[in-house]
Amino acid sequence: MTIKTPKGPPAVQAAPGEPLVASSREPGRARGARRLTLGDMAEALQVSTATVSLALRDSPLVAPATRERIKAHALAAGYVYNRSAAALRTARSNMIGVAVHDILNPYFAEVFRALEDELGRENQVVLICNHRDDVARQQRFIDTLMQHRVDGLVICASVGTRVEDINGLADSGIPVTLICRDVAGARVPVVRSDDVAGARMVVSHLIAQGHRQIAMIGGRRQSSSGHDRNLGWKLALEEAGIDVAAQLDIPELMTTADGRDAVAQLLSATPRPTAVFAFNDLIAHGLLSALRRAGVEPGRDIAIAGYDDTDGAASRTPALTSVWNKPDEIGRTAAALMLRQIAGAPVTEMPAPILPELRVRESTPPPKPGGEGQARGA
Amino acid sequence: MTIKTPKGPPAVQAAPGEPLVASSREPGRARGARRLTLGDMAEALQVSTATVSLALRDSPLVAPATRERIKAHALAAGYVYNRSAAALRTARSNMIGVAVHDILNPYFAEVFRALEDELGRENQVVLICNHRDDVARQQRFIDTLMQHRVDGLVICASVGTRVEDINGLADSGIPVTLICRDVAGARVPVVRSDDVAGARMVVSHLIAQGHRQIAMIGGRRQSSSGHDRNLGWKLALEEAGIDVAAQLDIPELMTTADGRDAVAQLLSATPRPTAVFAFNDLIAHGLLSALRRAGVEPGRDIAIAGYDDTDGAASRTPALTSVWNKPDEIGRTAAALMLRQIAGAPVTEMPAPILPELRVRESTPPPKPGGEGQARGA
DNA sequence: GCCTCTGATTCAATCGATTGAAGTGTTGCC
DNA sequence: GGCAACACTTCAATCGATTGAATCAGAGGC
Repeated sequence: MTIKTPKGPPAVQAAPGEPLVASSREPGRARGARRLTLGDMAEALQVSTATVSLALRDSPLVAPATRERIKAHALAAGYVYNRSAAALRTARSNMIGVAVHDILNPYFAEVFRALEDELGRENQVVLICNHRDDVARQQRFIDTLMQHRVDGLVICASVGTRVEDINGLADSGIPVTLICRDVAGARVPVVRSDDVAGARMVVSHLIAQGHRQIAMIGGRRQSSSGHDRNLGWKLALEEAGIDVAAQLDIPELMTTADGRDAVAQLLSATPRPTAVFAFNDLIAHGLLSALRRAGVEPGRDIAIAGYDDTDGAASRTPALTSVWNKPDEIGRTAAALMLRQIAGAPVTEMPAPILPELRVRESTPPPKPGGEGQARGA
Repeated sequence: MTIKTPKGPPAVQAAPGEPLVASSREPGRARGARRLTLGDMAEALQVSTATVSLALRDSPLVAPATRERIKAHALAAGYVYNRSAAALRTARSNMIGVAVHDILNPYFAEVFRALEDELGRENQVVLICNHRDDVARQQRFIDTLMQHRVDGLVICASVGTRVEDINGLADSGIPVTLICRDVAGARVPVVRSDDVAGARMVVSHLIAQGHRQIAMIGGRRQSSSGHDRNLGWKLALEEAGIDVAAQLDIPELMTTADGRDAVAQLLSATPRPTAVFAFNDLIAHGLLSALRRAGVEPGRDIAIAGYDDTDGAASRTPALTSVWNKPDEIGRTAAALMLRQIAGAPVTEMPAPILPELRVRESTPPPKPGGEGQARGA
């Protein structure tokens, strides 16, 4: 069993949940040869463990000749550095935990790649978790990471994450950086793009094309990205004097399958929208295929815009208009913030939201002359 | 700097690459309050650290009343178990490393999810690495994991991985399981599906539909999956008495973009293939969109089959015929094998390859009567 | 009264690397 | 010759949890 987390405070407490290990005679080293230690090498080379330790880390304290001798020996003997031991002593694990809701989403894969590249450069290993927007799963993962004494946490917070939990983590001394989604009131840096602006760009583009019935499909409105893109959509509509309440607005959807399933609802709406702003590209892809199957040709009979500009967007038929929100920049920035915090510099100023870019392609033509939905004014 | 790995043997040696830590007065605990230890709690409760340790792990050696008292205190005080310390003592880290070439591929995401679910149940944390088919990247990752003393490695070996490296790892005592791709001569279990059979199924289906010009597009022929699917394609053709040498065969491609780019070559081939067997769904998706753009309607003018049956396959237009190779089963099986090895049971018998399933959909109709490529016999 | 047994608890060594302080030996300078 | 400075090297304590062996209290048997 695992000690249950208490009701209130940051639930980072935890106890080892495993059953007692089937005891082996000598502690550790269950199977396979005993591993070489610093001490073994010190003995073999007739120096102290201190010297070996320092030499392997290129300390200027050891004479170059000694250092080379030691390194050569380590290499030849197949020495493998033991980070558990080092971590115990230094209280640095060189591990960073990353929690997102869906690594299957190419957008996160992109963020993750950038993070990994930057952090890998500093010898940090990255642990990923797919929390699937489940707070309990997310918490379990964070608990485990805390037990492993990770050096920092990068979190795209699950819907429903309490701000006290995030702040509690930060207060306990571990560097935390939020990405993609904000958690209102959190006292940690947040790296995200400006979703309001991005949504506004794309919806304004649809309006400029002449559309007046513009549906928004998808997005968890409890998450900051869902909320903000929805807000941007509303702002753009209002700005153009279009009645927001008269627009189709379907929340909560997230995946390609969801997009597919939403088509029935979309086509039966009256007045039928002439344009759709999808929360993300996955949903847009789902819409594209299901619409075509329903005999409504996207990019001709109806305009569809996505968000994220993931890999497949440009190559679809029709090529998908989307908003590129610079996942690599988010990953790189988050990594840099992380490293700075780990180095001991508290990050106080919040990084500015990254401004996304609209990429107009074929999927968002002007409304079909004489199409439905035209009749109705604002 | 990092000690360079030697020419020959398994390059798992390594030394700490980081610069010396900017020394803080008290070792460890850079920032934030000192964390509670077993000792602290022992003192507070007037018991020994041994009792606390045993109590938290539900040992029958401690009296139930004592155990509850200790657990309650741990919870209230916010104790966080230190796995570095435990790992040092027990030589068990409760971490498993997973290396694949592309987590972006939904197929691997599926495998990974299954792995994570199964291993998470045993309190194992999963570390992933995207080696991008780069042997050096893969090796760097493995080195780091060895330093962290992971309990096991699950590897989809990068193209170019040497069998000695894999066997060297295994010999050094760490449980290793290969997935998806075989490495000839490796003395470790391999969990994979039967790619020869899968390819054969789908190509035989195309032949049964009446096709005689069946191209194969994509797959790294140096990897076992690329090699085997290519072999299955050839076998099916030979079986039907079709001249393999007369078929278009484009190796090395892997991504959607690659598929898109291959269309020019595909359409200019003479005789032009009436059917295509794509190495994976990503390539098939690329083909689908680029073909339609070129005015050749897939599922009518040309038959396209994919492989992996990933999420998007069924929902494309036309719905993609594909081979489902059971990623979740691969993940679950690999996890089980891993746990068995970790528990000390050496796995000697090789698991049987998993038999994939053909899923026929709209994208593979019979050849168009009177179409090109018909003229030419075997 | 003495001994054994059992159940609960504690002792103390251990895992392997790190690092402040202390200890060498050599060189250089006055 | 004396002494400081310097360049290396070593000593030894330490990080925090685990666990085989030892201890201890109380019950029970003869």
